[in-house]
Amino acid sequence: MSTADDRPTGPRLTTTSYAILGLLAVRSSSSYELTRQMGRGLGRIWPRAASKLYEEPKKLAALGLARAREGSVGERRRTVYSITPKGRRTLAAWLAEPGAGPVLESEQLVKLFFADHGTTRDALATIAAARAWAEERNEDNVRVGRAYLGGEGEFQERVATNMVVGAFLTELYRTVAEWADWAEQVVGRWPEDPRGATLDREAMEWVVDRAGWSVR
Amino acid sequence: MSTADDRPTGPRLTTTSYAILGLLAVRSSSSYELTRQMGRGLGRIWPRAASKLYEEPKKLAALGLARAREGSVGERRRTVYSITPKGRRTLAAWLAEPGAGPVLESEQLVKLFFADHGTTRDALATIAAARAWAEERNEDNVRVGRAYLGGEGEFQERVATNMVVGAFLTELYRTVAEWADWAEQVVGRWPEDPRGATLDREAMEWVVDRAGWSVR
DNA sequence: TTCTTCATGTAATTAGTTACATGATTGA
DNA sequence: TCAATCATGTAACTAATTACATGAAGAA
Repeated sequence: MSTADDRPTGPRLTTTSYAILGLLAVRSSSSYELTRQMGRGLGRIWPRAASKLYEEPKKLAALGLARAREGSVGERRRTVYSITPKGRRTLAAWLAEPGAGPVLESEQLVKLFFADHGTTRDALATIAAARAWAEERNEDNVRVGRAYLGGEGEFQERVATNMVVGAFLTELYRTVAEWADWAEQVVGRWPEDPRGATLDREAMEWVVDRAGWSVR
Repeated sequence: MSTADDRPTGPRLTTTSYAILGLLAVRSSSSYELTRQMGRGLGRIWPRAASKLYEEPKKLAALGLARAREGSVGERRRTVYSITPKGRRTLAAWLAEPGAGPVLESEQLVKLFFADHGTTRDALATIAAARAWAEERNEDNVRVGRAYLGGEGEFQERVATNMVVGAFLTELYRTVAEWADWAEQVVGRWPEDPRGATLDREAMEWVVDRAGWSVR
């Protein structure tokens, strides 16, 4: 009856589908438990609204990649999803494919991009907000890292993989903070009206020079 | 008749709306010209499909923030959009507001997050892809930077602002590349089956230590 | 025992993408 | 003169968000 083919025929799987499949591969969960996992880890690299985590597992179940066990808490329904063997194979196949590069969206950078249509004060405030963001995120990250080091992380068996991603975030936050410090210096030398800002040639050369790392 | 209030009453403006409003503040453009601008700059920090750039300016025009001039090229219609004074005020007001922190989405990092459900080879390939991505993006960035330095950039009057954003991207690409080099070392020491990977305590301490920059 | 937070979900809406269609321009 | 690429736009679709509703559990 089956063609022994693990490629799903129904609705196409998105990265979000695979992300949730991955969470289920770690442990069976209700949608609410998935939102917790999103909060402490995955959400930093693949942020999604909670409602997605109620909708998406249904799709996985419909495709035979997960199984839904209906239960209840008092009068309420409660559904726990588990990955199936087919789901594990599908996840493994996906992991072997290339994967798209990072996508960055930054409203703050958009504001800085158009800073010459506002005031220098606005730009400095935006830069300060970016630095504060980096510091806040980093502290979270450190908390989780220290917990793992102390043997208190929730999934000790996953610490090796978690560390690789954690290291990336650490470096990202540090980079944002260091850039913000630099940008504060540069923009701090602008006149009140940014349209009067002249090219800081030295800073520009420094940037182009730093960027030279990959160019032969 | 008017309440002399610049807050728009119709459809809410999104960051994408303001991004396009900003582009129009720099110069009047057709939708196609907007796609070019997206390609060389803004798209790196606020990526959007071309079709958005045909749809969104209509909304701006409906709100009185932009004006649409209908023209033609041969038989075809061609619409050029310009910002209005009200549009400039609205843009300036937006620039004075805080702005959301960066949002990162990385399919590659998601794959690494679940690397223990695939092979070590898969993980190394993903890391290599991330490095290649950083290198490629950086070369683009350098090209643009050098052009500005040589006085060839298209909007010399905007070089001061562009540089602040360009510097961020430079540092981001460099960070990705350096992280990839580090990750390659760490994952290279894993056994074939990543589930057998034990915590590289030294690497973990290094990460936590690096992350210590903002913690007192 | 009442208030708040945790937990479980659905419905309505929207922002965004992919796919398509076709005329204009350039250059081999 | 024909093919490729540039340029201009619409239509269909979907992934994702926001808003809403409400029961359960714990705390004051």
